[in-house]
Amino acid sequence: MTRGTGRGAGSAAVRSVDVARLAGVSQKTVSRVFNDEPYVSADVRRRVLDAAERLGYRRNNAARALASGRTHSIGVVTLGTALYGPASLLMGVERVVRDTGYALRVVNTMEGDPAGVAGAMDSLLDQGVDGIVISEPIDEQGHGGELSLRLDVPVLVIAAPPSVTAPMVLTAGGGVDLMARTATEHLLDLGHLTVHHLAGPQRWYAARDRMKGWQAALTAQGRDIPPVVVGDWSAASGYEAGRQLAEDGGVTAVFAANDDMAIGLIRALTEAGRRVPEDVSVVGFDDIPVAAYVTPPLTTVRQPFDAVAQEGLKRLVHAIENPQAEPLPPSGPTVDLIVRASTVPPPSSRKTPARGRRTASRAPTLPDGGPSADR
Amino acid sequence: MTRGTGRGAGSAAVRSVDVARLAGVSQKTVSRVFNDEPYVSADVRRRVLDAAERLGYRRNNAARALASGRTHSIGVVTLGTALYGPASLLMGVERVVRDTGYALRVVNTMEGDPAGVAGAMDSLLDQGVDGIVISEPIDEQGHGGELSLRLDVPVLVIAAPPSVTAPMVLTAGGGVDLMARTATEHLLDLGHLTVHHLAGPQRWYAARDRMKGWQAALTAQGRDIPPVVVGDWSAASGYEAGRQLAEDGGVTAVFAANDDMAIGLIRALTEAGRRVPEDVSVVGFDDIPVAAYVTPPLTTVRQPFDAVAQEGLKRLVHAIENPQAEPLPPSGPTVDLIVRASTVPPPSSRKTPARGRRTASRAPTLPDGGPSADR
DNA sequence: GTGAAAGCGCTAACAC
DNA sequence: GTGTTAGCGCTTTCAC
Repeated sequence: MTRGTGRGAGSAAVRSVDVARLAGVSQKTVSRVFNDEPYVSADVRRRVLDAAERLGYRRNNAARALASGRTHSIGVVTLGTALYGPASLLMGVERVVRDTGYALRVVNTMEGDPAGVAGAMDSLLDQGVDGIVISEPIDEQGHGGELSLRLDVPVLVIAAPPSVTAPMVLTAGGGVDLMARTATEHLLDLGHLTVHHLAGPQRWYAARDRMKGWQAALTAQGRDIPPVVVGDWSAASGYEAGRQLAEDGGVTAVFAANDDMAIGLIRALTEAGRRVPEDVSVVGFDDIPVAAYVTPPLTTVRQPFDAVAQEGLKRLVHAIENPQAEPLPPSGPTVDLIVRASTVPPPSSRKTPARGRRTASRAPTLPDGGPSADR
Repeated sequence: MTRGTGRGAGSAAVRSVDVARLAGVSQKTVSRVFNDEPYVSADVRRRVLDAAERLGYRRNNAARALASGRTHSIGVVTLGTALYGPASLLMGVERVVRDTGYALRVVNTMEGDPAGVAGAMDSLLDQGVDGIVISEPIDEQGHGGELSLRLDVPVLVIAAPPSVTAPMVLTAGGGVDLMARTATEHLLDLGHLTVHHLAGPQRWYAARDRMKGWQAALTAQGRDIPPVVVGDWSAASGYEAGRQLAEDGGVTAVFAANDDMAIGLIRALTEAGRRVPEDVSVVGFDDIPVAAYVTPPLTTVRQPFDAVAQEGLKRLVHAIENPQAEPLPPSGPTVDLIVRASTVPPPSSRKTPARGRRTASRAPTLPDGGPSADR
């Protein structure tokens, strides 16, 4: 009836004793074979395997976990959303976890969920996991940082500050600010005097990191830092932002914190009569699948989700299996800027054939980032 | 060091006996309290809860599963992809599963994975789950249909034929063909003589269902069935298809099997000098978040992922907890066509200065479904 | 190399 | 209403 993990007496499930009996060995030997322990003769091993095969034996994980204290599973806490970034990262994690031989337990949090991350981790601990991956892109409301939950398994925090207390805390997926900086510099290198920023919701680490990188790029070159427009990752919010930015004739380049917003932004700009890229250059972030096919094809930054997941998990599993050992060192971030058609030099530098020269139709260049034309 | 599910002797983990001792009751009573069993006096219940709280007690799930034969978890087999459809469905499932009080175990399959769905289910069975959700949008290579794996837990198959053998097999998420049919009829109703179809990869059920719906709509009205162009869901493949279709002057309406392909298609059409929607109307499928913000805003069909997940899981949990009972009946599909600006009557019926007259390329009216209608 | 005994922490059945 | 007694199917420890 029900699957045979037991259920009282008279269960139909095949147990290791059954295999042992058929193979003519002790139950312990069966256990040895299935755990790849040494000291089992080749002959015995094959007899056991045959018997198991014939009986359709499969180990009972509950019993294993009970006896050993290890579940061979890893839990992941993630935000329940189909947004490209988080979803891609989760896929990466799932793929990799399976390769490591661990099972995956997923718990979603939801924006506005009162229990939130702490609740999710609690439920994971409840289920019993050997390690936890926190891929939670947003801050808890009202949290200063530290999660108060006391953990006793290693934790891998992806793309966020390591705000937990655990026997071992690893991080992965940093370097987002560097990517944002590169995107901004690309615009600056094209000759734009400054770059506007359409940011993501500030509760998201990713949004803040991207903003930081943008600022850093501008600051490093002594440029103006124009006011930030904040969106909510959606194309709709990008569209709204675009209507605002279109009114400011001084805007020649925008770095949007994700591709969806960039697409909405471009639409609003176009509707307002500001051509992209001729009048305004736009850079996105993520490189979503359609990015190359919208009009104009979007220049954007690709995030290395799989690489981050792979490296992080490798280090987490290492920590699980070698509790005493030094954690494996992280590797540096890589930046992957994809230049397409949505970015070109600013109108001013394209006026006359002499392309480096800026004729300054407006906003004469002031030596060191003086007040600019925009608002 | 390791979490205290017990690890031999000397474990630091709090056990139910410890709670019992502190509360001055028997261990079984603690068990009763935590299982919400009746016949525990309010007074005892509170004492137990207090003691548990003080000790930081948490039930050991491995022991529970071993003793009861139930893991209180549900497994889901899904294709490892960040594609909007599958990812959204998975999110829906996760959300709902958690609400039901079950834990979720996810196993991804990968296109081209030799083990495939059978392997995934096997691993789930190995882990021990009380029920399985198969949200696997594609056929196994070389499989006629039936998966040979013998299951002994109830199964919910989403958006696919019920090709497994299990004590109870439920399905959910049908009606995709109806949605496709509605999309096609929308185009026909606008006056197009026929509708071309940009299909998804034929290994996907969803692709075949959408094609069937398209055919049904055409057949029902006695229209020509033009040759199908097949893509791979990506905007890139839509672009390729668009180049092909652009050469055929007779094409006035295309139903694309998903929004990504529709976007690529529109781009190719536009580049080839065929305006959308003036020359060619395009309908997509999915209603991805950017659909309302591309140019032109895309008419599409929204899939009720959450509703499907919710209803399916409700029925699965019912089947798990009432093995003997009749399965809950499924409810009918709903169709949600979102009409935006990418579809208009064909050129022939707009000969005279109707509204489609293209005066300006910018600031087109956004009929309903424009930015504000997004959600 | 292999086996016997002793739990892991809980739930199930039944007694009181 | 509550306690007692047996396992669930493994891993662990230690003996041989």
